[in-house]
Amino acid sequence: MAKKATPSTGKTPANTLTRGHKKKARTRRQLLDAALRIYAHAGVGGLALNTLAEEAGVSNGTVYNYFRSREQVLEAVGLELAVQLSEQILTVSEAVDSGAERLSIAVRTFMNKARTDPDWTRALITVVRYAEGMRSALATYLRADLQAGRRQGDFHYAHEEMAMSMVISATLGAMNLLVEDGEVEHADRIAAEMVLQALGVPRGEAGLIAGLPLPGEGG
Amino acid sequence: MAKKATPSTGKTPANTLTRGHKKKARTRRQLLDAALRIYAHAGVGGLALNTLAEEAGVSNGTVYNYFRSREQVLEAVGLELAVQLSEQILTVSEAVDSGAERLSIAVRTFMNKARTDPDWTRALITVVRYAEGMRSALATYLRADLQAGRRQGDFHYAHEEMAMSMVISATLGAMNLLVEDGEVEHADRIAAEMVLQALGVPRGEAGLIAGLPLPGEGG
Amino acid sequence: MAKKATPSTGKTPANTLTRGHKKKARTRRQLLDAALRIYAHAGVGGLALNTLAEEAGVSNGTVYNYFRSREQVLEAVGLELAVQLSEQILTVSEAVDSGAERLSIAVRTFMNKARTDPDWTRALITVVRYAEGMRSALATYLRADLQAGRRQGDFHYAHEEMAMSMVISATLGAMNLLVEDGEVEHADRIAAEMVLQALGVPRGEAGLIAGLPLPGEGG
Amino acid sequence: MAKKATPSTGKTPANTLTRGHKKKARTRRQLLDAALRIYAHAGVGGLALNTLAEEAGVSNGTVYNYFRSREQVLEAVGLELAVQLSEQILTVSEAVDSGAERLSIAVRTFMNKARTDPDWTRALITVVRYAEGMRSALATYLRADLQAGRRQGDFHYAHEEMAMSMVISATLGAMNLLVEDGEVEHADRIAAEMVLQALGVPRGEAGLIAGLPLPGEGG
DNA sequence: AATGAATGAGCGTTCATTCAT
DNA sequence: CATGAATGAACGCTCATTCAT
Repeated sequence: MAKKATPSTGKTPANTLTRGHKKKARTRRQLLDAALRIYAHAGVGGLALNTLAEEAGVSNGTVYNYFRSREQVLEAVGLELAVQLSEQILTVSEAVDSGAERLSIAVRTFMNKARTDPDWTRALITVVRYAEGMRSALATYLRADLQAGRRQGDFHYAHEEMAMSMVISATLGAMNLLVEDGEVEHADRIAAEMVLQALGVPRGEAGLIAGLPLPGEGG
Repeated sequence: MAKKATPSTGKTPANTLTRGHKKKARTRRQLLDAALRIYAHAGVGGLALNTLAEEAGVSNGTVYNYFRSREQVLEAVGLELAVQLSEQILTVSEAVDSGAERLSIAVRTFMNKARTDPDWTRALITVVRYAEGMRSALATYLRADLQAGRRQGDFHYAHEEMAMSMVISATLGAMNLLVEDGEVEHADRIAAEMVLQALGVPRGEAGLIAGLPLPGEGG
Repeated sequence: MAKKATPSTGKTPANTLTRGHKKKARTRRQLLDAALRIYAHAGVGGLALNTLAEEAGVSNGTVYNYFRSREQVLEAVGLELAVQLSEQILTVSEAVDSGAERLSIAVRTFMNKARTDPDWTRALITVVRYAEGMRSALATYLRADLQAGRRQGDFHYAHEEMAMSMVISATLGAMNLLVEDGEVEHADRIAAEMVLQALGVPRGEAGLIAGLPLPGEGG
Repeated sequence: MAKKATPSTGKTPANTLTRGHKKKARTRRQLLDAALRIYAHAGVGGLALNTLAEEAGVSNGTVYNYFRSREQVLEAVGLELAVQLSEQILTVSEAVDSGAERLSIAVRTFMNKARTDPDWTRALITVVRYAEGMRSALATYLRADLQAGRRQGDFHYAHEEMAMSMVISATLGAMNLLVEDGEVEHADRIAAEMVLQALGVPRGEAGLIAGLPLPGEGG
């Protein structure tokens, strides 16, 4: 979580990067971090490159050593968020087979992220609205869970695309509520329960699934 | 209201004031209509006042006879949409008492509107995202239905704000899917069914309610 | 010759222009005049729109009420010069039939213009170099004279395009010499004589033609 | 000369200094060649130092090891062209005494260069326009030939500066025609003939001189 | 000597806003 | 009220130049 540490994602061949490269990578990260922060508070339209540069602590011209245009900054931020998103999702529900449980875990994870990292969440909401491409990144993971849940007899939906749209927009809406209107007790479970029910899981069962302890929570 | 009582020209016939008012109202309407069209295609950021004036067939300066600033144009568009929204809702479910049915009718009405008037829909989606105030206009109607449905034993939700958020965002998400990704058979019923289920209506019952003929449809 | 008068070129239908139009036309003229002045001293590359606006006494944004882009400013200046050029040429050699005499008159007129209006001349030279299209404006007039001179047995050139290129570049070169290196006695006649000779007019005859009094000089 | 005697790596062989010098000279040449190529295609304004560095295969910072500023690059290119120019001229008309013949040879040599090396020619034209200093390099050689031709009774010009201006601009104009508008049969002789005639050489004689075989052509 | 990341002044352009007519 | 020319701040972007490595 340290802002400036994270010098290695674990996958980079150690000796590939010279010092110059390291510095370049760090500046790039500063820019992306700054962009996320601005997104969160000012939206897409509010990302002015001067502001971005200032927030990142570099001069305006420097931005163009890393991105060819404003458009590419937005793209890069979207990509960055998509990657972080994937990591969020993948790390959580690895060992779970039930589609319904996986979906519940995903929804609750995002809800909890909304509680603990409002900036990231606002940026995510902004980007999902702006870059339709982001939606497909989400959809990929989601579709697998929906289909699994249906095969396993838990989900009963009439139209897959509409089901996905429903899950995504409802979850984002709930995240937005959390971020903008403040705390709600057990918001994660409530959201998950509603989503499961929307997909045809009976009320009692939905409550049970949504109430399971999250993996890694030490339950 | 008028700062200057327009005593000016002298050769004004008796009904000038009326005419003036009519014309004034018409110009205002032209501006709002034009703004809606632009919103639909260019989003909030794309509403440039020069473009707006051109689209409305007036000169740029004229805009400032009706709105004090760009910000106020956006506000007015939001208000306008809210009013149209109210009309949409109120005209449909007047005679219905069941909260669940009313909600189903509302969702389906909006879904059908999305099919028949994509521009209006896109504008609505844009404005709802932009002007948080719009959400409360929606919420007013919605809350009554939710509470009625709960009283009547149909809805079982754990948190009213989250339930409202869920209904609004899921419906808007479904509308967006319709508008951007094209036709879906019975999209209105599917959406209504999912929303009802999310609120705790059992599967079979939700399907029944969502499948009722819409009032005024001549069924 | 007054900078700001010239309210009518004589051809504009008197009542067509409202006051607003007049003002717009005047500002446009201020911009073009300023552009010419800048061209003369700074060349094409030196025409910065901020500078242009300042020189014309308007704000930078105003430029864009008259030209869509920098490119269009340059085009407009070229066109303006071409028009002025045409007027220069047409008013002088109307009554003359001999191609050789007409050419001599043209060359000398331009040389005299170079002496009396160095700014205009520098701008012309700049524009001719930059906008190849200008060359054709010149070429149109020139070609007629060359062909007439040849028909009349005065000119003997092997290749018309090269002859035209020769006349144009030699004249512009001579104008440039005048403008940059200062006065030369009878520069106009000397230039005309050389050009005539280059086109095959014998030395004595060339001197005679180049020495004829210019029409309108009151000789 | 070197500020730091590059004592670095340790495994440098004896002739390192020579090699260093050679490399330095080679890099400088790469830069100048690249500059010429860019000049030819993009003009003076189009020479961006980043582009120059890339075209020369070095990094942008390296340019500043060879030139103090952009201005000095332009100067150096001018000088380089002047030197190459001198070589062009000097190698051709060494053994010729007649000023008229020498001038004819020079004009034709340049015309042929325009045919065989358009890039060099475009660069030359650009630089002559931009760097007035170049003109004097040309003038030096030219003046001698003009004066010789006059002494020998071939040339009859009224003003030496204007004669020089005429020769230079006419020749450059003809070269430009060749480079931009394509092939012309015997363009070199035609140009030389016109220039000679402009300087007072009678038509027949000018044709003869311009038609002489070029030295070194194996005639 | 070579590198290339960083700088920042300056440019072309847009656009909300004002105001004389 | 309507007009539309004028304004000027702000933006995206370029590029000559510097400097630590």
